[in-house]
Amino acid sequence: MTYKQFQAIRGTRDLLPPDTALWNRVEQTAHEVFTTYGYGEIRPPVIEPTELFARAVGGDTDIVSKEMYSFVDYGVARVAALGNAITDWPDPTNDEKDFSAYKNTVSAFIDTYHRAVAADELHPSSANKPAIEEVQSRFDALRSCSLQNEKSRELASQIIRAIYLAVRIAELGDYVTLRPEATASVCRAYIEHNMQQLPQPVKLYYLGPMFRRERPQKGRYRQFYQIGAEILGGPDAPAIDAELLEMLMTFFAKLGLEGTTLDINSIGHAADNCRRGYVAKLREELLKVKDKLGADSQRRIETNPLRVLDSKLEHEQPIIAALPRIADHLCDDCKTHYAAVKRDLDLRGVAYHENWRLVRGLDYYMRTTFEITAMDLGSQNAVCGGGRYDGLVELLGGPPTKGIGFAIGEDRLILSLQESGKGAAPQGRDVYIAWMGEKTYATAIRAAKNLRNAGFSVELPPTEQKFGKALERASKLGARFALILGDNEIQSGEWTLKNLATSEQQKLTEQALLEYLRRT
RNA sequence: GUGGGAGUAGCUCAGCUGGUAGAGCGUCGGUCUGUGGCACCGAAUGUCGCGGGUUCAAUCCCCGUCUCCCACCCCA
Repeated sequence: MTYKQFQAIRGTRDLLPPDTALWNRVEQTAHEVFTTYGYGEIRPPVIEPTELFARAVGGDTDIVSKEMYSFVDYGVARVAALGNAITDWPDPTNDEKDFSAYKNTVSAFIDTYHRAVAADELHPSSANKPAIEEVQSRFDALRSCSLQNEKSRELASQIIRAIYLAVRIAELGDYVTLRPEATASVCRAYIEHNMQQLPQPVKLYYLGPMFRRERPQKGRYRQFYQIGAEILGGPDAPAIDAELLEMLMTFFAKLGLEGTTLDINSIGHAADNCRRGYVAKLREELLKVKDKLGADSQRRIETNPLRVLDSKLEHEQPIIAALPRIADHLCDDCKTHYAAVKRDLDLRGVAYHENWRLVRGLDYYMRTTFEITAMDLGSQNAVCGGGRYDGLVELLGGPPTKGIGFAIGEDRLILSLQESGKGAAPQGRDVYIAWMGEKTYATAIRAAKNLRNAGFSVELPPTEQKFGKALERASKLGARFALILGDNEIQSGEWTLKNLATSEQQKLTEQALLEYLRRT
């Protein structure tokens, strides 16, 4: 026994049976429903260049630095680690031993840098190249210096400064990030594989783990799971928005998720006469009532006035209710689009709730935005969010491309299904083979193999058990039938099958057994 | 990142403001060598989250730390 047990790192967890059966049901349903709408599955890597997410999400450094799992790639990390060791070195010129260790480390740093460049793991930039060259030249000078003189001390501090520049400021190396969401990856893949040459629009879905370095709470993990879909290319026809929403609601209905409501809104597009005009107007109105708002909302007046609408503070509600609404400021195109989406949803029989306060935090979202909430999820009650993002592919270096998509928080979806009693039952068995006696063992193996081949779930106990014990275990495991194999059965060739729910027993030949089980 | 609550057996929890640990459920075995669910009997499993302090003595009091939960922040 070790003293310290390993445990899953903060915000991550094991998904175990029987819960995993529910996860599989959810994912299987996604595959089925999305396929009927003509979507194909995409599986992008979970790791991407940090820059991809930084650009997609926007310049907000808070998100980039605080909430993403980012790190430097391997070969490069060694360069950076050596550099950090050097910059943290107290005073290398104090004693001979320390001084020579220091020189070795600097030498290793320069060496590792060049090796990383040669191996194409690291790219010399206009920022880090001169810094490295400076380190090199100071180091050459330092090598001929003796210990403990003014010159060596001066050179050492210059080296530290140069390395600091190289490592900390010039961002030595390639930065990678565990994906915090998949939309950016899907757009990257669309561009990288020239999917604009496929019949448009391209409809893709994905599912899998995402990572965010947030403080964990219920339904909110550092490794969490999303199921999402994106439609890229083609027109921005309202029918596309409506069909996407129809598919979503179908998916939730098939899962039996209760208390779902679909909130929709249109936030116009970025141009002057549409959202930009509205945001200016909103900010203007907010400034008039600034004193009555909480600190968070006051800050947002400057940073992101739209998010003030999200506020849940009780005393701000009447103020917010009186604010100008974006629906009254949409340009004609956006207004028409929004009306058409709603009309299309009516045609499809998709119930929705218009929520003029539903906004998205990011600039690239436009026009249709939506959110789906389920019952009883505490403050984190949204299970799905999404919207139209016609500018994103272009922002990432691709051709102008229309886009719309959503992401479902699978962890919360599962939680909600479990809380409304839609959780998975423990996995039972179809047949438990109660065998006794050396001679029956071979028959038991054959029976197990044949039943499994026929698709039944079979438990074959590894050691001989008394029949009483065997039946006890069979019922504990939730088996439907016990197949009793003893001397009598081997002799007569008629096996005993016991229905554990009704206690009824019957004799069946090997062939008849298969047929009987298939019928029930 | 901020604030609050909690961590005792596999699970749910009890444990008197200090005297080195308990129940129920579950697991395993027996009563029971060809018949399960019931009943009865028995057993195993705990560095009382971790580290330090106070004390003759700490699961209990104090400090730190980790993890979980709740709220905030944020929400791609």
